[in-house]
Amino acid sequence: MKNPEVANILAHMALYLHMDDVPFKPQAYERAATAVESLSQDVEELYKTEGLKGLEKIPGVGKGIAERIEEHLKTGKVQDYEAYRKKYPIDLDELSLVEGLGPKSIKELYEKLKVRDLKGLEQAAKGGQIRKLPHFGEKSEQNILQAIEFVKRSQGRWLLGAIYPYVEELILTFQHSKLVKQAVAAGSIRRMKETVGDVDMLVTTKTPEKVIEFFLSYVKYDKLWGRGPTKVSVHTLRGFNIDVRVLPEEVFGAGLQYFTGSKEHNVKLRTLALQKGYKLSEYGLFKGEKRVACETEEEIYKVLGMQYIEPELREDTGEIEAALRLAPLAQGLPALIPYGSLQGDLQIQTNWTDGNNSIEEMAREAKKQGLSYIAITDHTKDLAMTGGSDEKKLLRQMKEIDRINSTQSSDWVARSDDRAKFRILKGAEVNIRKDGTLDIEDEALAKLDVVGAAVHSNFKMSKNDMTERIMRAMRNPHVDILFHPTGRSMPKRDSYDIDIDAIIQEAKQTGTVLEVNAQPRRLDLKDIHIKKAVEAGVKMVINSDAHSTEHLRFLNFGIAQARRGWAQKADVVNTLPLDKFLQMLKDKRNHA
DNA sequence: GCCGTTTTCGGCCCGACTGTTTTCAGTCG
Repeated sequence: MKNPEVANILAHMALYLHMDDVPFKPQAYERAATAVESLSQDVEELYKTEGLKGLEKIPGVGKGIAERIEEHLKTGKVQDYEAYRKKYPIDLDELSLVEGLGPKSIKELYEKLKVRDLKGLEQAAKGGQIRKLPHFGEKSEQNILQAIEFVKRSQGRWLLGAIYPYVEELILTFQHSKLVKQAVAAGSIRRMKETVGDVDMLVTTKTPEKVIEFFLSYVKYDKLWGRGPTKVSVHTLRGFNIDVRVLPEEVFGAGLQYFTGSKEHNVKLRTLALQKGYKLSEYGLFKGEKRVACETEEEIYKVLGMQYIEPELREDTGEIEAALRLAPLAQGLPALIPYGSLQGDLQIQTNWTDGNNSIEEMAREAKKQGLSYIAITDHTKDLAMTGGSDEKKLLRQMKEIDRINSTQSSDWVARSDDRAKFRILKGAEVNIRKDGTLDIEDEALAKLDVVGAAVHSNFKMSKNDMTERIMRAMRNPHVDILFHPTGRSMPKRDSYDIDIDAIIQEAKQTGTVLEVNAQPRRLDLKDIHIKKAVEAGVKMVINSDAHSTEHLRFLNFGIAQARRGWAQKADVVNTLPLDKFLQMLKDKRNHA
């Protein structure tokens, strides 16, 4: 899968062109980069089967960019790109992570201060050199230092969403090799943590040596950390480490339990085992010398006298006590919201604003993935760069949605079962202004089925002001959902400062639904917030925030996040069928 | 460099905010 590296080159090209003040081309490259990045199909496959014409089918990729992708696939290099790399020998990956630093500043810092990477940037800032540059000052220097700190905190971690497709591919490759009986990713990937440090693969096989050999021939790596008869560890060209461990089949459950973690969960579990007269290790649960459980995780938890604990919960945040039914968690673990249980998706952008696909394309794909309704929620007018809708454009879009809803019967929803009655809802992602008012008139909002409100600017407000601002928007009776409530965007931007408890209380008061945004960069609410919302009885909705058909698959990451927050099906309103979902929204509007 | 119910050339890229300034460039959504 070469999509990430191709997308990376295109994104870098966009930055270089920005640096040289080339008009229009940067946007073109940016658009192509996002399209390639979110493509589920492998560009290399696409090129092999359909050639240049296939590449040009990617939205935003025309002749010029297609030829550069071809050049990369054929030779591993792109001449234009190499020329720029020579002209600006800087670490764009690092520097572009710094919030507030754009291509022009990066260029200036390189040319005046020879800043090439994060380390150089930090030195220049700490040495007080940056404030001396024109258009920079003391404040800019401080902001840069702050942004560097945030980048540093997230370094060495990878977004689950970025690594997951690769891991799935690796597992399939193992399975197709016929060399392994089982292949599973353990560790933080299995726990579906929002970021992961490395990949822990566990396999069972009769031929460990062969499996390790096979793995090394398949994976592209630049460092072999170690290789033994049952374990191999490499640093891949993608930048993360993969460990592959071969486990004897009869202790697979114990190994899986051990390597899934978290460390905190395991420490407590082992202590518990000791108290009960057992010993727990990666080789099994022992009573004296006798191995009493090891083949499956289920039996280990069972012998310890507890409910089975789903991997997403294993963080030692009360799950062990609950599994033991200890007070105050005597009711035991919650039945987590199952994967695949969503019926709708209430945040979808289209090519009416900054999305890649048409309303109809998004709807068709959503239906294909088993959903029965979606809401189209394009940006509104304050987000001018996206071509955000004003009241007039919203009306036009509503008409178009009516048209598609009424014409779809004969064509793509011809099946007779209930699931086939696919429905596109009219919505918007309205902007919450600095003062908490919205950028669309109430009269227009009243005509929409679903109104999501979100903060997109003025992130640096005081906690109090930001909380007040958002709560004011929530009090608008037309606002159904608060989109991405904390506003973070990993790895670049931290949440803005808000009082999440106050927001949850306000949601309870007003009946506003809180979003669990499933974009791998956002995953917002966070798991700990979800848990609070669950405890407060506040309803949530899991949305893909899809900007292209490929993004609809993000919903699973949102479900994982909800599961990590102990949410059950009843806590998430888009598990409801359409009529019940709409009724719920109506209740809020009437209630307010 | 891409795109097309303004269609093969000529648009596309607006507006608020920040930090630097005193009229503006850069960044972000």
